[in-house]
Formats: sequence, structure tokens, C-alpha cells
Amino acid sequence: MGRRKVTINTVAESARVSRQTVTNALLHPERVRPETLSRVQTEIVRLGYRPSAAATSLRSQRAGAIGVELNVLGPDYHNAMMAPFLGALSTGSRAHGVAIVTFGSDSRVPTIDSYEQMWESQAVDAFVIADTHPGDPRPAWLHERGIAFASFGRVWDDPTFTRWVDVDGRHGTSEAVEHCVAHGYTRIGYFGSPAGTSVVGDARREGWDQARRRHDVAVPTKAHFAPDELDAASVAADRVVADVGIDGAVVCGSDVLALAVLHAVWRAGLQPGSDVGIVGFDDSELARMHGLSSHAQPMTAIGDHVLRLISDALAGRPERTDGILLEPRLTVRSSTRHAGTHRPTDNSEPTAPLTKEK
Amino acid sequence: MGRRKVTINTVAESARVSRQTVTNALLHPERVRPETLSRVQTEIVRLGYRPSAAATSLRSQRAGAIGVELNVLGPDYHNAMMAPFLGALSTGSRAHGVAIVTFGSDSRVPTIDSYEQMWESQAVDAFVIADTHPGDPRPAWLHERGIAFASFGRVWDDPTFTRWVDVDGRHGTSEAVEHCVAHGYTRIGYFGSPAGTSVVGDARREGWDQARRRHDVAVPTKAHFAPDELDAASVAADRVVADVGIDGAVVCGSDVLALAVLHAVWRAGLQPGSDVGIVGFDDSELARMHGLSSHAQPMTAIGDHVLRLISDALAGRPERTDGILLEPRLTVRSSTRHAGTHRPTDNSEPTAPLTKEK
DNA sequence: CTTACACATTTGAACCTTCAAATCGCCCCT
DNA sequence: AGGGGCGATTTGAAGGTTCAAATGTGTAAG
Repeated sequence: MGRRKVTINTVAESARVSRQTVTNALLHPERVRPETLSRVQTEIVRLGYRPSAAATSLRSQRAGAIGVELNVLGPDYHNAMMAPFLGALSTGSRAHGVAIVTFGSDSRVPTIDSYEQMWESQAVDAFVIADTHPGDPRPAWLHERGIAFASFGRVWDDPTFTRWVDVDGRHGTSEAVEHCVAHGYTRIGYFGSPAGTSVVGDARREGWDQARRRHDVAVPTKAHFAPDELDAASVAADRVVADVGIDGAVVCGSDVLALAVLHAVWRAGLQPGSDVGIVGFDDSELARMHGLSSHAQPMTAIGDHVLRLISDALAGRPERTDGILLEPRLTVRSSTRHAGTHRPTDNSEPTAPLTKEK
Repeated sequence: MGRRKVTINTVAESARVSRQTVTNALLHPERVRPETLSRVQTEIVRLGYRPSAAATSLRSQRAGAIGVELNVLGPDYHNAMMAPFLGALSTGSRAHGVAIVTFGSDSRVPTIDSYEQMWESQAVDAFVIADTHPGDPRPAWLHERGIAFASFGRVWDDPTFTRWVDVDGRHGTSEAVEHCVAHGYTRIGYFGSPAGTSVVGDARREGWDQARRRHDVAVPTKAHFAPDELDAASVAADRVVADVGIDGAVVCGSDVLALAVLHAVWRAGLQPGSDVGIVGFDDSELARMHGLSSHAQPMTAIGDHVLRLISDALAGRPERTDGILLEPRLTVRSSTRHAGTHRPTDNSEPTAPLTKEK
């Protein structure tokens, strides 16, 4: 429509210099005499000049864009984590001078067709992949073609690839245990997905396991696993609550599971927080709504690092020696406000386990 | 990196024709002799030629992209519906030959700065806006500049603007009431955000109001409103459950609120579904997890229509006389499986209200 | 006073596509 | 046989930017 057309030539004429000087003023200011520079800059601002993305892209042979796949048919958690992640990428993209382009496949099976399409049309310079898992075909495919990419989530199949950012789930659940110990909960159980089901889930379980050993916290039996089925999950939640008992706490692999534990606590006639502590993971709307303590993934930092890794890859800078592991931040809410003495994180001798009620 | 460089000239040479013939083969096949056409097409496929997005964009003076703002700091609801919506747009974008570019502002206050930036850099031809509300500055701003856009959500301030797609919340809650009546629930209450708080919420409340009048369903008091605070919302949920009583049902303005009602039903010692019906809205993970009947927004259709409206605007086609109002689809789960007689949607004489327990 | 050299700035070229206009080859008609 | 007309195809040009090379200006050295 009525888009005004301020090109580099408009600015050049106005500032009575050549186009190249305008380019230099923007890209290599040190090459331009200060006096000229300020004159050009003034005109740029006055006219509201912005380089045409298309022309820049054509000349530099770079799309100036990064592709991100959105899987509509994927699992719920995909959408739940993807929205804030995309938001962080989109917000950070401006500073990096790139655009974020989303794409999705309409095919039911997750193929790499859509990646190929995006790449062939030269609409993107690189990709961001998320939700990686062992056996994921995308890293190998991208690597074969020498396509730059970075990942939110470790790339499991290729230990030499370090352009990834991940959240340290192990540290998170470990910190959760320490938080519970510090608040006087004496028996600390874990409620998460069965071992081997998901790499993310396993790391979270390990964090709990290490921390409770380190603090010598009494543990009811072993970690409890939540089946997918609602009814079965409820039963499992009831059991873990019964096992930790009053003054116990349950560290959970996700907020959804924490909600199941919250329900179990209610069913047992107990008060969350004062009787039984609950810690979720991901700090979703769910946790905020129900006063559940939970770990938030530092999305802004994640997005920023991912963009930086992409820049590195595009600039041909060497890979780091390790991936980037960020720590989640625990938000404390009423679900871990214990009725008992609030004592700092020193020696916390476990008290005798109480019997479960109801 | 090692991106192979198949341009239109590569194809032209291989097929021993000129560049323009290749262009014609792609854009105006009828202008090319069938014999030549097939020869060119063969080469295009063999070489894997795809027109460069940048060059096309530069020549045609079109970015070939549509901008979508992602507001990281917005309300949770925003993000919850935004991910599937973006997924639908991304999936549909290929068929429309456009790219979806997301952007966000890092400023804490929601401004239109980011829109201006996007527009000025000529990175997009049009915008999709979502989460419109009365007083939204974006439609007017876009309109003033003659920038093409379409909206997911009615544009309240400008009745003459019809390039929007929305979900008929009124119809949804109305259908929910009828569903409950058909399943033998005799008293049907509503639990949603206070009137005037949100236009979306108001529409949903109206749907309930109209339907319960139409069916002459006994209603406890009036619609109940859920405050933002967790504790207050719980109290309100307890009240609405007490009011509808056994064989009653509660139609909710969102799944989150439906969950609050579910909790209230539990607190009352009742069984969801068999004792008290619950219907949510948006068919989120929450609803699926807890067996709550809920309305799903037809995201694929919404995305498709939005893209079509944008195409219309860019092609200069006239606006429709009305916006597009799509009906949500009710997914029935255990929360509306009534214990009583299952009778079809005929005369359903309300039975005497029962007293609440506990 | 001339030459050399550093620095500031300008010109030429290329990136790839597509619209508009020109050319080519062919058949038909006079 | 030459010209008109038509469809198929080619050539010219433009779109905005940036790299590489060339030009211009000023100062210091010879």
C-alpha cells in the first residue's frame, strides 16, 4: 500500500554523499569522517531510512532469518514450552538483526520435509530445533548438509555437537530437595515419569536422588512413577503422598504431576504446604494458580544464548567445548510453606516418619 | 555454509532457454509451448531449483511475509492460545506462499513500536493481530498507515472493519447448556469472569444466559464470577457448586475455572459428572487430563481464514460484509457423564433443587 | 616543489528475479 | 513473393544493497 520509499539513494542525496558512504556510516562508522558521519546519521533519522531486508539479503546472500519448526500435532508440553521460548527468540531477534520465521508441516508424521523446503527456498540461514530426543533425525540431517543450527535441549546422539542450551533439571530437583530440607520437611519423595521414558525426566529424577542421598533424607520407598492414564496417575500420587506422610514433601517432574499430587494431598485430608510439601517444575500457569512452588526455565537467557550460538555458527566461529547448561529458578509459593520450624539449610536430622491418614 | 547455488540462469542454461521462459514456466505456464514447458520443468526438478525469496521480494517489492507479535509479558491466556494459533498459521503459510515472521517487544509496556520497526524495515507485507480488546490502539494505527492486517478476535472499536475471525463463545456456552440439559442436568449455573472484565468472557456468559432462558432451566441465583485471587475463586466455586447442587451442572468460562469447579465438587464430597456436571472452555491439556468436557477452538480453520483475509487485503479485494465467526467444537468427557437418565434434548422439566452437602 | 602515501569518498559491478518491450520464426493471405 | 499477424521466446531494465576497486584530497617526506 502507500509505503513510502526511502532508499539508500534518498539518504545519499539528502546528505550529499554517495550510497557507499551511507552504507559505511551504518556498517563501518570508523571508515567515515566524524563530520560526514553525523551528517549522514542525521539524514537517516530524519528520513526514517531503514535498509530493505530484501535487498540486503539478496546482496549478502543471507536470508537474515532463522527458522523454527512448530509442531501443531506434537505433545501438549511442546506447545506449553514453545510459546515462551518463541517469545524469547522473537524478542531477542531484533538485537541480533535477524528475523524469526516459523514453519510447520501439515503431515501427520514429523518429517524433515518442512526443513528441506525452508532451506531450499533460501528463506532461512539457520534453524533452531527444540524438543530433541535420542534418535532425533534432525541434527544428523542438518549436519550432513552443513546447515547451521542450534538446539534448545541437548543433542543426545552427537556428543561432539555443543551448540545447545539446556536447563539443568538435575540441579533443579536437587535444589528442590534442599529447599524442602531447609524448610523442615523430613521425608522427601519423587514423583515423575518412569525411568527411561524421557531423558528430561531422568535427569530430574537423578537430581532428587543425589540430593536426598547427600542430605541423608529419609525416603519412603523409592521414586514413584506417574503413568499416563489419569486414574493410574491418581493412584500413584495417592501412594507417594501416603509414603512421605505428614511433614514429608514430594518433588515432581512437572507441574501437571504436581497438580496430581496436590489432589492426592487433598484426598488424604491434608493441607498442602503445612502438612505435605509439593514442588513442581516449569512454573506454568498451573503452578501460579494453585500456589505450587515450581522451577521456572530462564527463557530470556535461553533464547539469548541460542541466538548467540546461531550467530557463532553463521560467522564460522568454532564450537564451544561444552553446551550451555542453565539453572532453573525456584519460585517459592504456599505449597512449601511448612507449618513446622523454619530452619536454615544446616543439619536437618530426619524425624520419625508419621503414619499416613485416611 | 555450502549452500548450492541453483539460480534461474542455471536452469535456463540447462534447458537451453532464457531466464524469462523459466519464469513463465513457473508463473504463467500457458505462455510456454508444452514441449518447452516439460523440458524446463524437468530441469527445475532435476536441479532442485527454487526461486530466491530475496530476489523475488526485491523485484516484486513484497516481503512475502506476515508479521505476528508475540507478547511474552502478556496474560497467560494469551500464550496458551497463541501457540496453537501460530502453529496453524505456520502450517498454512506454505500454501499461501508466505512466511510467518514473529517479533516481540522487549519493552515492558505493550507499545506499537515493534510494529513500526517491522514495517519500516519492510520485512513484512501485513500483520496478524490477536488478543484484540476495546481500546486496542493497533487497528487504528495500522489503518491510518494503510497497512494490511487481519485479526484473530473481533476488532471492537471499528465495526466497519470485517477482516477478523473469531470463535463464537456465545454459541459455545449455549451449546454447553443444551448438552447439559440433554444429559439430564436440571440446574445449570455459570462460572466465569465478572461481567465487563473481558469481552470474550461476556460473550460466553451471554450464551449461557440465553440458552438457560430458552430451555427454561432452573438457575440457582445468577452467574457467579471468579475473582483473580486463588482463595476467593475457590470460595466462589464452592458457592456455585452448592447452588446448582446434585444433578446440577456448571458451565465455565475457561478450563482453568472449570478446574476450580472440579476442586469445589471434590470438596463438597461429590462426584464430577455423575453428581455435578462441569463444562470448560478451550479444550486445553488441563481438560484432557482431568476428563473435563470442553470446547475446542478450530485452530486450523481459524489460521486458514486469517491467511485468506490477509491475501484478500494484499490483493486489494474488497472487505467482506461481516467478520467470520466459527463455532467451537464440544468434546464430551466424563465430567458431563450424568448418573441419571440420559434423555435426548426434549422437554426436561427441572427437578426440585437438592440441598448442598458439606 | 614534487612524489608518496594514508585516508575519505565515489564508481562499477553483482546478487536474482520479473515486468515490459523487442525479437524471432512461422503460417496465411493477397 | 512479400508483408501482416500471431504465438513463442529472448533481451533490456529495474529493484536496493554492499563488496571490490578506483578516484580524489590532504599531509608528510624527499
